[in-house]
Amino acid sequence: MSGQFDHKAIEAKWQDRWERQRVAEVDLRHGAGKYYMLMMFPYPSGDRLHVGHGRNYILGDALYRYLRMNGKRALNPMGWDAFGLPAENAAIQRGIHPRDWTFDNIKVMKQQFRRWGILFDWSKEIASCTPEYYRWNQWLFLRMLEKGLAYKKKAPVNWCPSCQTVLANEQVVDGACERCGTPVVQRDLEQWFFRILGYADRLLAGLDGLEGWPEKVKIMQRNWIGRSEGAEIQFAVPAAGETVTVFTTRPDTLHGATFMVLAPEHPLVSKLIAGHPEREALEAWVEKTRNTPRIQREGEGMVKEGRDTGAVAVNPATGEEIPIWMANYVLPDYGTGAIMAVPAHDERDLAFARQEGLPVRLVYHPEDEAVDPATLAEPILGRGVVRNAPPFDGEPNAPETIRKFIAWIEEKGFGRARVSYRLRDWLISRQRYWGTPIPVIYCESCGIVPVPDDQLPVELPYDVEFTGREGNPLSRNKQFVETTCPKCKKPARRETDTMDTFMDSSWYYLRYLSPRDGQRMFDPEVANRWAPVDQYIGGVEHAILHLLYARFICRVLHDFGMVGFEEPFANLFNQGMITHYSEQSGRVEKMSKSRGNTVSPDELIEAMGADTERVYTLFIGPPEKEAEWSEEAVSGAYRFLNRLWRLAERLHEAPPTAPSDTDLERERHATIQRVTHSLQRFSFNTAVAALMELLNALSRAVEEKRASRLQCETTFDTLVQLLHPMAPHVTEELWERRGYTETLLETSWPEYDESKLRRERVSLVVQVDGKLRDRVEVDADADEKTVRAAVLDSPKVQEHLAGREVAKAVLVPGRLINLVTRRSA
RNA sequence: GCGAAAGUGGCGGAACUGGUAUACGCGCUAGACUUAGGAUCUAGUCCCGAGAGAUCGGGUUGGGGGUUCGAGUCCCCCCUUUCGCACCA
Repeated sequence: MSGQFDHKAIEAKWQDRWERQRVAEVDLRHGAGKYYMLMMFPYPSGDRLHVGHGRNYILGDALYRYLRMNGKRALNPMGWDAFGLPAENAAIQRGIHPRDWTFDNIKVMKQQFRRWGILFDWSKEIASCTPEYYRWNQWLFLRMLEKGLAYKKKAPVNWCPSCQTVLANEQVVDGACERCGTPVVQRDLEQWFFRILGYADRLLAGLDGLEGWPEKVKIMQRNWIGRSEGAEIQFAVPAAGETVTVFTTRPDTLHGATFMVLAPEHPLVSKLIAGHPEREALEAWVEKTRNTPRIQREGEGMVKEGRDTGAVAVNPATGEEIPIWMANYVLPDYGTGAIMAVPAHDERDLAFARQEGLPVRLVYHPEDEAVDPATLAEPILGRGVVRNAPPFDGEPNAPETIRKFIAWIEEKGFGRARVSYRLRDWLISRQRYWGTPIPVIYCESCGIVPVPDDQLPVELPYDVEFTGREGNPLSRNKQFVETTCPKCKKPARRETDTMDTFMDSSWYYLRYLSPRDGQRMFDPEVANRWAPVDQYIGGVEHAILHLLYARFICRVLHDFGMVGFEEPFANLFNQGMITHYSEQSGRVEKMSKSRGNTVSPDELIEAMGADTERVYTLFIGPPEKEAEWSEEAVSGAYRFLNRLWRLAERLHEAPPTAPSDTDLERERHATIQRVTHSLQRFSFNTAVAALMELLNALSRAVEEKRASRLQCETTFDTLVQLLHPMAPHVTEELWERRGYTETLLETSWPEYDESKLRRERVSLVVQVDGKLRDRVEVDADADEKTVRAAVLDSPKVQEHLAGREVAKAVLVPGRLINLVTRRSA
């Protein structure tokens, strides 16, 4: 065991000290100035792999320690996103109560964080499954209900007829129940929604100001919101005495609408097919299509299928009667659930028209080519000029024409301009036990009655039965369900739906700031001082749902006057996954138990220490990219730390005086600069590389006795300081052994001196016609004349200039000179 | 299909605003110390060619073209991979 440091003893010592002294604890009431707040809200899954290799926590901790050493007031809180489906599954499968399961897991995960040496401010710890937390979910829900931001409507859910329960999308595998294999059907249930659509434009506009967010995430959110401008147009259905409204982004193609297609869910469908001779067959088809799970219906490679309703509508532009069809490719909850089909100018409509033998009519005609609508193979998109649409004949296929058409449609009273979104309102109801109970009561005489604020929280009963069948366990708990109406005091029934856990994670960053406040959700004054969050570190998997919901709730709180900002997270960093080779598949994949390609952090920490794991995790590659774990490569980090440790014991070998310390001193300053810049750019891998280089240079200096002992010691101390965010345990130990009494975390980040970075003489690269030919030693600030003179003396340059003369010279001071030649006259 | 990112040694990767491509690490090779080592240390390691040798010449950042004194970096075309969305009218 020679030459290796005792990482276990050192880790135990410092982890204990950090915990005892509660070094991460922050007083939130304190002072003014710039604050930094980092964020984490992991789901305690009981599967260690959920903590994974802790790349995000290690990144966060390194950043936190760096900020602390820079004298920044930083808060690094930790809480638990504790509600969720896996806890309930564990209860069903293993008979453990979700609450016990969750708190057991939290204990294990806390232990893991300790082993990594991560400093969290545990005085701010929260868990979303506690009544102290979720009562504010309920409180906010009631405020949103008052403002009409929460509402109830029917919506389809995945229903397993055998288990008699609602399934989440993940529980539906190939259209069947994950547990019993029974085909899943769609069922309409009354569900609670948040009106996020009303905020769509603000959420969209806000993205432009989020400079600290990855472009990728912003694009994903923009696509998810999916705003499109167009028009809604009314088509009369004379036989039924009704009108059908369609939404289209291409109202300019109205003249080419040769049929209409309704979603099978469209409210008019049953009326339209009522008189049809094959009514029963049509109804069966509608039923079948509606029961296809949404994931499947919208899934890849879905074949278009449709039926003629037999009814007709009138195209308002042409006055022609066009058939009304219904088809699976029209979605019930986008636009109006009905479209005008323009096969000549829409790929999907053309495919359907060809399949069903429906007519095609062109609005836009390509100018230099004759097109026969009967044989048109591809829709005409973005080209051609209008023909056969009298008011606009000759107009080009361009946005300007669309605007003219909309104005015309409005003038004629056919319809009006409209914006449509891909985003749907946020469905927050879950028919499950392990979540925040939705605080409303159903009364036979008063209807839906909100639970009064003074009766909050509506607590989740502990005593429930988990069968995995017959719906929500909550609804079978009589004590919970049976209550009295707050208004009329008559017997009433509680809502048994619970809230989506994204509600919990939409405002937890504010609760960190008032974790024990029993009077209010959070303290607005503290919130406005500490929030928005300065740096959020998390995986891309939250790019749309969580991060969009949190932005929405932040705006709601803003509109309620509770916070002064609309964006909750100023800077967002997405770390990449850690992957590993899997024996099972023979490929490199994301680590997971089922793939059998996991590497246990505990084993590694046992063998080589937490600092090794941390340094390797940071060194493995750019943190935003995914990285493949390599057992072999870890030893590089281990060797590095051991070499550092041994160097401490050899520092005294450096001579008391040396001819010149400038080289080592320059390296020291250069490294401070490089590491500082690297950390600011989240480039931890290059920071570690720079520190390895400094260690190499220092080892050599000591070995060869090229620098004074004082300079070597100073350099060593700087190295240890700069390395502290990455390898906190060893560095604290080395620092203490160097005789310092204040801890590294209390020291201030080393500063570099610009003037110390400069060299007097530099080795200048000499190029002839852009090719490297030689190097010359010159004064750093030498002018072109001097350099040119020095360069022309070089035999190598002479050789390459043979028969040529210098036409021009380009000097980049301190770096290179390029001689451009031409043939001698 | 649409959108985005990325292609650099045997491998992970470095190169901030165009200026010595391959830093740092892994692996590999040789040697040292060892009873032994998968411990540690030293030297070497992009490719091709010449040379006993230090060295010298040529080539190289997915492919092709362009701008520039100079391109991994900027512009255009193509190829490949990964990710996101995917009948959103």
